[in-house]
Amino acid sequence: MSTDAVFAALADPTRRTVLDTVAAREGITATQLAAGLPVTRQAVAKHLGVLAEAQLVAGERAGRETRWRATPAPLTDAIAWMANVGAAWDDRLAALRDSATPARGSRPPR
Amino acid sequence: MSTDAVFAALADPTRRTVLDTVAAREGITATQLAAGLPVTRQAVAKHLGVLAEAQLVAGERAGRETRWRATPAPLTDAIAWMANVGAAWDDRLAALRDSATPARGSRPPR
DNA sequence: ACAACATGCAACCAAACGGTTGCGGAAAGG
DNA sequence: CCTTTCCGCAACCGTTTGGTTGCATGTTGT
Repeated sequence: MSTDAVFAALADPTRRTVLDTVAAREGITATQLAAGLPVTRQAVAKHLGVLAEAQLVAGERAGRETRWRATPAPLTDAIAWMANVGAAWDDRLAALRDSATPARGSRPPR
Repeated sequence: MSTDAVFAALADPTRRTVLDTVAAREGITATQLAAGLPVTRQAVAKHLGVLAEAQLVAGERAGRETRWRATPAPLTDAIAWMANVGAAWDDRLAALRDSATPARGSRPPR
């Protein structure tokens, strides 16, 4: 829900790798994830916890192991925020361009 | 250049506000930014430093003050990374859907 | 029943982080 | 010339963070 948690979750590179891997290999376990990473299983478990709190992944216990899957829907908000900053920047740029060349060329907006 | 720095820079909410404001008001100074935030000018200066290192903003000294402007081009890489995760997830979803309903409805891809 | 395996929880630790205060120096304005 | 203003640098501080080790619990297979 909160973009705050999403951005915070994506801040760590290891955590991004975890999310990436979970997205690629649905149903993967923490132990399997840790096998391909230079950190311990517990570290991975913590990362998964953070990602889960940001609702970017979800885990389901199946017997003695926990299967994880990606739920990247909250990324939409983060992308929207970034696009907005870019848009604001483009507006500035457009305004600058428009004021620099008020006439000439294509017709002014509106 | 590195998406690492970009994601790290966007992790802090205050820093995101700073970037947002700089994008909206080109040529703003650190002191002006701090006036609209609940932190000191030095804190803002640090945030601008982090954002500058991620190449999301750039400052230019003009007399005794430093004007800041947004350079949000690196956001593209970050957005691309997110889109990729979402795409991988969609692929999984598509594969799941395809395997679940191999026939019927619209023709299968390829 | 028992050994092997996967997980979760808790404590602990060093480093990074966000923030502050204090100070020194350069530009503007009187 | 002197004061004001804006800046950058450095030191310091409490909290968060990424990581570890150790242990207790539940599950699977023989």
